[in-house]
Amino acid sequence: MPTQPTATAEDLLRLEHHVCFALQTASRAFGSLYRDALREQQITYPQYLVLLALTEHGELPVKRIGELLRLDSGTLSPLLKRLETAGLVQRTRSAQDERSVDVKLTAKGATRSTDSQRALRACAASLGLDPAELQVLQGMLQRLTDRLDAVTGGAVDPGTPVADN
Amino acid sequence: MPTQPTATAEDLLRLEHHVCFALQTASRAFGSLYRDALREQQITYPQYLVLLALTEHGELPVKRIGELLRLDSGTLSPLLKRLETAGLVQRTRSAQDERSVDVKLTAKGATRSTDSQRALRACAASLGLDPAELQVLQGMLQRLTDRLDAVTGGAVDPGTPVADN
DNA sequence: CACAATTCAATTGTGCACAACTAAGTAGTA
DNA sequence: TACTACTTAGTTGTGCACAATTGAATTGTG
Repeated sequence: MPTQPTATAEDLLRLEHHVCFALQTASRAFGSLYRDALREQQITYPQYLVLLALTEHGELPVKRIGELLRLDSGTLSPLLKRLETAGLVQRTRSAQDERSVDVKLTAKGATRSTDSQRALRACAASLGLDPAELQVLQGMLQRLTDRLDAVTGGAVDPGTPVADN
Repeated sequence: MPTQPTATAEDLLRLEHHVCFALQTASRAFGSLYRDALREQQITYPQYLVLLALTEHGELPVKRIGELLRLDSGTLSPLLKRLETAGLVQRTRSAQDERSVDVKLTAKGATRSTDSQRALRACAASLGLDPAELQVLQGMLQRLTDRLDAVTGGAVDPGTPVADN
């Protein structure tokens, strides 16, 4: 009976395929919801995350924002430029280390951050998701990410995760 | 004692924040791994998903590919053009309905699809993830996506999910 | 001190996701 | 049949993710 020799292993691999696709799909669906919720605030979700990080931590160098959000300068530089153009953040080259650029919220940015948090809170609350299940999901995602990071080299010193608000 | 009136509700909202960010992070980490695995095959992960859908279902109209992968023509048109330029797919306007464009794998595309599946299988297997946990995770992601779709309007008739290989 | 290696932000180029719109074909209906 | 709806791909424009490179500043070491 050589019919099912690698069936279990095959299923496993199929499953991992499913998970990667399901992950992307869920992420995009969530992003779509949050995009809608933030439209009125005139910012994108990645921009919101930056405002949130600055709200949480105060003035931060670009490098640190990148660690918190797992983004590099190729993504952050133009994003921060847009936020600065919108008058939400201010960038100043550090006096201690001229290579570094410190980013801080303007008054307008602080207000926008608060308003955006409120909008996303209302949006998330309306989903009526099960908190216990979300907690389990969050744990699984964390472990999965850690495992993936271990394989690929992964992220650099994320320190305190961003969204501890 | 008005100290903890909305604490539970607050925690819930924080958690949902966590989950959206964790989702994006895990998705990007997985994408990064698969990108590395596919580098040798000269295709990206979204391109791989198209090849996979065509391998599974045979010739498909662009519309159907979009339903399977939840992508619109703004994403698919240029992506398919790149695949066609690479000689992996062929596009032909349908005779029955001149609006529709049918996409099918070339011989080269079929080979590339097979090779890519092998590469991703090996990559996924090396992670050593727990199948039971993956199954649970997949179910949670599916339910979450369904819930999000219900709120935002969601996806259009995905039919058979793509990654049923 | 001089010089090599490293760090940090920015830039360039590619590809994906998505919104808005266009062009062309089809279907339904007065 | 003429005319309106709708459908299907494609195009344009914006923003994000990421690889690779550049330039300037700092650090480490001889």
